[in-house]
Amino acid sequence: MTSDNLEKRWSIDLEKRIQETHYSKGYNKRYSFNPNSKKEIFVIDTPPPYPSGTWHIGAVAQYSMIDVIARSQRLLGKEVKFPWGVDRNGINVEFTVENKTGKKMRSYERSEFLSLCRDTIEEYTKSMRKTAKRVGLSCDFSNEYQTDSPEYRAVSQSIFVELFKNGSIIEDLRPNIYDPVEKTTIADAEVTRVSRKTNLCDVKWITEDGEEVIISTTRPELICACGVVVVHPEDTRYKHLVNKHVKLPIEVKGRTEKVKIVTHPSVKMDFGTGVLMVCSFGDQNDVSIFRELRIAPFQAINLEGKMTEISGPLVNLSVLDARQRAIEILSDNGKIIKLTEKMQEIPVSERGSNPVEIILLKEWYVKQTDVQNRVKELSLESTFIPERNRQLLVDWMDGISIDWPISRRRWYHTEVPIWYTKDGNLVIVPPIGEYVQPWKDSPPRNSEVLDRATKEVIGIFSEMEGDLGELIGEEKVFDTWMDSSNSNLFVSGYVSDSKLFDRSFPTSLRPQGKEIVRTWLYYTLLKSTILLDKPGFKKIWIDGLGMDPWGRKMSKSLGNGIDADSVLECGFNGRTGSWKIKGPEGKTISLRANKIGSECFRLWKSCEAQVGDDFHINPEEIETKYFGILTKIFNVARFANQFNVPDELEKYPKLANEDLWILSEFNETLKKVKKSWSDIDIYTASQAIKSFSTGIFPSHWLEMSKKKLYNGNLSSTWTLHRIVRDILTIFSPICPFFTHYLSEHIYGKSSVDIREYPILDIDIDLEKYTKLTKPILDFNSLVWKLKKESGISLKNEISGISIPEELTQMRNTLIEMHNLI
RNA sequence: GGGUCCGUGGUCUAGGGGUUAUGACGUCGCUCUUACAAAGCGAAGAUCGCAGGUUCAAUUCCUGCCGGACCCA
Repeated sequence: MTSDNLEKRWSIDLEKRIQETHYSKGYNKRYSFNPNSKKEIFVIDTPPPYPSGTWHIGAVAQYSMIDVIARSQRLLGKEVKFPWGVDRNGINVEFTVENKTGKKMRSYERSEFLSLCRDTIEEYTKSMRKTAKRVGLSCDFSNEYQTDSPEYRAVSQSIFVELFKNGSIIEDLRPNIYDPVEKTTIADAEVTRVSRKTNLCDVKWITEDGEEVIISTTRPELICACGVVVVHPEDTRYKHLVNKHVKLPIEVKGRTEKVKIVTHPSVKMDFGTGVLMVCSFGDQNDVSIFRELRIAPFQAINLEGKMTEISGPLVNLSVLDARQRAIEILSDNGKIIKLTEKMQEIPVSERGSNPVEIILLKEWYVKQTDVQNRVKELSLESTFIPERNRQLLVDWMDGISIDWPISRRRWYHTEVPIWYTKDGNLVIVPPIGEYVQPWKDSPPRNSEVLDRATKEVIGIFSEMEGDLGELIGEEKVFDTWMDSSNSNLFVSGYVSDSKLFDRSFPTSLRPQGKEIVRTWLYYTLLKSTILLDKPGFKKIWIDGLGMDPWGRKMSKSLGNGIDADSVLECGFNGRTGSWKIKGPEGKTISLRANKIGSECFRLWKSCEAQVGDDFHINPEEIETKYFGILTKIFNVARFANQFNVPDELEKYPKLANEDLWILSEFNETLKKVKKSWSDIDIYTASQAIKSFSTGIFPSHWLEMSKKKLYNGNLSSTWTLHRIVRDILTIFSPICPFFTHYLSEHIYGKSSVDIREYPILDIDIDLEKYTKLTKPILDFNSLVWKLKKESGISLKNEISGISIPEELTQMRNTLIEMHNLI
C-alpha cells in the first residue's frame, strides 16, 4: 500500500490543510462519546474557558496537554468523554459591554443588558472555538455546553435548591467583602492586593481621664465606626489605660462617643504607636475582633460606597473624599500629630481592581467552615499529579475561616432561584431541572413552597398560589464559581443522565492550572462533599503556569504577553512570526521564528516541562528545538515509504539479529510510553518517543539496515514498517495531524483512529538483545570517529577495525554498513 | 511576614546517596554518505547557587544564607 505522493517536508501549510479536512468530515464519528460503551469510561472535566477576546498562550498550551491526555486515553482503549464547555457567566462580559457602550449596567433595563452581554460573549465564543480547533483539541465540539445556557443554569439552580433544603446553604446578615464601584459582594478568593501610597495619620485621642493617646491609622474616615480600641496585652506602655474609655476624636451622629480600651494579642506593638482602633470594618482582623468580643458593628459605608449618617460631618461623601475631609477636620482641631506617606498593600477586587470595603449585607452562603475536615478527608482519595501540588489545596483549606458568600448583586449570572412571600415567612423554589428568572417571572406551577426558617416543604405552588399573596422574586445572582464548580457534575450526567452518572462519578480527571486551586478545584470538591459526600475526582492533574521567556508571569502591564494565534499561525502561507517583548530592566527584545504551528507547539509543551512546573514560552526556542524533530521523524517515515509495506504486519517473519535488537529496544520504548500514558505523565512519554525515534532507530539501526532494505530483505522491511507504524501510533496523542497524515498515506489507516495500544507480540526473548545496545552504539561511534579523524568519507572503505566479540552475530551487517575491509 | 516550587556547561533542561552527571539549543570542525543541509557525524564546554551538617560516600538528604518565581497574609 505504498504511495509516492507524500509531501517532501512537513510545513504549516500542510498542517492547516490536514486540520481543515479533519474538522469537516467524520470528525464526530472519530471523537464523540458513547455513554453506552462497554469500555472503561474516562470523563475529563475540561476547564470551561472564559471567552474574553484573546486566549492566553499559556492556557492554550495547557489545553493542548489536556488533549494529549484525552487522545492517549483513547489509545489505551478507554471511552473518553472530552467535553468542550465555555464559561460565559460573570462580571467580565458585563464590563466589556459597559466599556463598549460607555454606559454602566444599572443604567440599562435588565433584559436589554442581558441580551447585549449574550451577543458580545457569543462573538468571543466563536473565536475561542476557532483557536481550540487550531491547536488540535479533540473535544466533542458538537455537544458544546455553555454555563449560561438554560440547561446548565438549571443544574446550578437545582443544586442550590438541594443544598438549601439540606441546610448547607443559608442566608445571613454578615460582614462581606464588597466592591462599591461594581456594587456587588465578592468572595475572599476574588480579592487581590495592589501597592498604593497612603497617608498614615497619627491621631490624638483623649481618654476619660484627659490623657492623650496617639493612634495610627490609614482609615481616619472610619473613626465613626470604631467599636473598641486595642493594645497588646504585654505592652507595658499602655497597661494603665486598659478598660478605660476614650473619646472619638471626630464628631459622630447617633452613637456613643466613647469606646473602651481593651487588650488583644493580634496587635503589633511596633506598628505605629502600638494602639489600634478597631472599626466595622477596616479589614478582616477587625471583623474577627468584633466577632470575638461580640461588639455590635456600625454601618459606616453604604451600598453606594458613601458614608452613612453615623459619620456626622462626613455623611454622603465617598470613602476617599471622606478620608480627605476627616484629615482636614482633625487637623483643624489640632488632632493630627503626624502624617506619613507610606506604601501599603490594599485589597482590591480581582475583576474590577477597585478597593474593596467590608460591610454588613444580607447574602446567601454555602456553609464551609464546618465541613473542612470532611473535604480534606475525601480529597485524600484523589490522586494528585504531581503529588506535591496537593499542598496548594491543603494550604488554602487551612486558611478558610468564613463561609462562602455565593450571592452577587450583578446581572449576567445564574439567578438565585427563589421567591419570598411578602411577610417573609415562606419561600418558593423551582422543581429540579427547571431554569428560572425570579426577577422577572413567577414560579413554575410545580414549584415547592417551603417554610423559610425550617425549610419544611409545605405544599405545591399551583395549589397554594391563591393564598400566598404577592411574591417577591430574588434579584441577586450567583457567584460564577457557584456555576463552574458544577462542571464535573454536569459533564458526568448529574440531573441529566443518572445511568451515566453512576458509572462515571467520581469524575475520572480534573485537569487545571495551579492558579485556580483555591477557587475552581476547592469549590468543586466542597460541592461533591456537601451534595454527595464523595470525592469529586479520581485524578487531579495540576499544571504550572506559562511564563514569559525570563520566567515572569505574562501580563498586560508588563507588556510581555504572546498571542496564541501568532504562534499557531507562524509559518502559514510563508508568513514568519516576530514578537517584541518587554524583557527585564525595561529592555524590549525581538524574537522571530519562521514556522511553528500547532504540532510543533504541542511537541514543545510535551517535552519541555514536567507537569506542575512553570514553563517559559519563547517562540524562537520552540522552533529551533522542536521543529527539527518533526522534520526528522517525517524523513524517517518518508524513507520507510519507499519500501513496500509487507502484507502481514501483525505476524513477524524470521528476524535477523540486528532486527531483533532494535525490536527489543522498541519494545522497551513501547512499554515505557504505555506506562507513562497510563500515569498521565506526558513528559516521560514524549521524551521516550523522541529519543527512540530521532536517536538509535534512525542513526544506528537504519544505517545498519539500509543495504538490506534496498535489497528487499523481508526481515528488515518488516521491522522498519512495524516500528514506523507503531511510532506514529504512540506519537499521535502529541502530534495528531502530523501522524495522521503519514500513517494514512503509508499504512492506509490513521494513527488517531487506533483504540488499542500496540504491543509487540514476538515469541522471542527480546530482553537479552537490549544488552547489545551499548556495544553497538560504541562500535558505530568508534568507526565514525576513526573515519573522521582519517579524513575519509563515511562511505569509504576502512581497514584494521575488528568487530567486538559480542557483536559477531551481526558481523556481516556491520561490515557492510561501515564498508570495513 | 508565611507557604510552595526552583537555582545543574553560554542558554534551556533530565536525573538523583556511590566508579568518567541526561538531553536539547548555541559554539567549533568536517560532510550533500541513493530519508533528511528546515540535515548528518564528530568535538569542546559543568568544582550540579553559597556555607555548614549527616554519612565510609552528597550534586542528590538536613540546616542556614543568597537569588528567582508563584500563592497567601
